[in-house]
Amino acid sequence: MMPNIIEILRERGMLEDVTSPEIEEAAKSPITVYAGFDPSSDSLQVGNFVTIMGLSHFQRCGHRVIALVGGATGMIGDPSGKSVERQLLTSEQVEKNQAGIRENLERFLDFEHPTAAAKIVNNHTWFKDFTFIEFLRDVGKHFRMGSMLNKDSVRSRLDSDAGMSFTEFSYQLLQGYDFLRLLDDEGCRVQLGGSDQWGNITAGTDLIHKLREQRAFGVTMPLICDSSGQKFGKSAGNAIYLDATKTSYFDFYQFFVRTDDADVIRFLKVFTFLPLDEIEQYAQCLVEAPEKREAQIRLAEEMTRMVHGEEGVRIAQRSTSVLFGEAMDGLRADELLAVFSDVPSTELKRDQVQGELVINVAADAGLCKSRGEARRLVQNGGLSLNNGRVADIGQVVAATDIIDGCLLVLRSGKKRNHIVRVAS
RNA sequence: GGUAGGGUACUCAAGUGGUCAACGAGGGCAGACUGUAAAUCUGCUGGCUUCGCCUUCGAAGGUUCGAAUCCUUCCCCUACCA
Repeated sequence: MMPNIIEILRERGMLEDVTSPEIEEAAKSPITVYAGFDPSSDSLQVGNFVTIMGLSHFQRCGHRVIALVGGATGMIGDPSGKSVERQLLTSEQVEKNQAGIRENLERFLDFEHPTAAAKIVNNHTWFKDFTFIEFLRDVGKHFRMGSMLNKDSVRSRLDSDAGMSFTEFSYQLLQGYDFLRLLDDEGCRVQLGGSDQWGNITAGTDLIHKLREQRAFGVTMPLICDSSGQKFGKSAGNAIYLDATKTSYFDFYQFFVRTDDADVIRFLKVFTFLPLDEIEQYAQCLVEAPEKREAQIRLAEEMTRMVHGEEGVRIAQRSTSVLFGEAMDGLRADELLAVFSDVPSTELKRDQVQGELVINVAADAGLCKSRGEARRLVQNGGLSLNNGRVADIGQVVAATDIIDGCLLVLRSGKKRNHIVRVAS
């Protein structure tokens, strides 16, 4: 007997809604499920994690999963949950991004599974040869204006003064057709998505019902926000990516260490495979000794391990212990480099550093956007050089500041570090 | 095509001839406090060779000693009507 996927999602707080309760029955035997990923960037972000975990749970229950990369739809832009139309991508960008996403997904889904191997498809393969006229005849014909206009994603935009373009309005047809196509090609009967995808998913189930007289299902998961209602997965305005070259092990780990108390238990349920009773123990820790942040640390560890492996965890933790201890003195440049292997660094020439104003070095190295910004940072007491606060905007980098003659560690605030390698 | 309302910094949004690098809010960054938290308080938030200079208020011209503000043309957005 297969584990009940719907029940699992439900008890982990990952189930928002289903299009029909019959799915619970249908999922008692292996079923094929798909979820779409938008190729708007060349790496997935932690914001995509819920969907990945959703698929992964399906696969672990013995179902077959398909990740649909929206090569075609990504060129249109989904209006759901967005207040303004986004910029369109070129086909080259989409193609490049798709390759990156594939790489990300391969770490979470089992593509070698004997009976239920995961699969990646790109909707560009079926849209690229579809002519506009054919599409209107074969697909558009089956959509009714009433139901299209009634979708929340459409309505809210029509009511706003941003309005909506025809292109965006058509988006639901494309996603609806994706589902139909996956049913025909892959026997896929379930679409999984965030709750903002409800309208797009029902567009697909309705289309399938009309054209194939079959029942297909939609499963939506709650959109993950932090407790202050912010969209999840941004830090300092930057998205947290799964790709280590875009977001370092250290930053990735730290992002989760800083999870709010109010969110951490929910995140453990949604983002990890830890058994619920174990998570319950962390909830207990949180009540008794919140300052230990055991739940946050476990979350950070689990996440980093899943995405970057043991090596990633090790590097992140080592950097953490140096950064949040004061042990920088007495470390040699090569040791520091190892610890900070992960921290952004810039190489500058010696004469750009030695004898220069610290604020200029901070700006040149890219820690601050401009000299003015660096100056303001110092005036606020927020810039440090090798773990010591820069107190005066006139401070100059002395030869003795350059560790082993080749390295500086600059920090903005408590968290943002930057290495300056000094070339001779 | 007609009519009306718009385009100001990251976003929203004031400003309708000088005191405007441009009120305010949000966001962001930083400081104090703390648990690398929340809440709270404080500072900063166009650039620079920073007691000064330079570039910005959809675009280009023009009027003026002086324009984000007035005039002309153009571009774009939104709504209603057709």
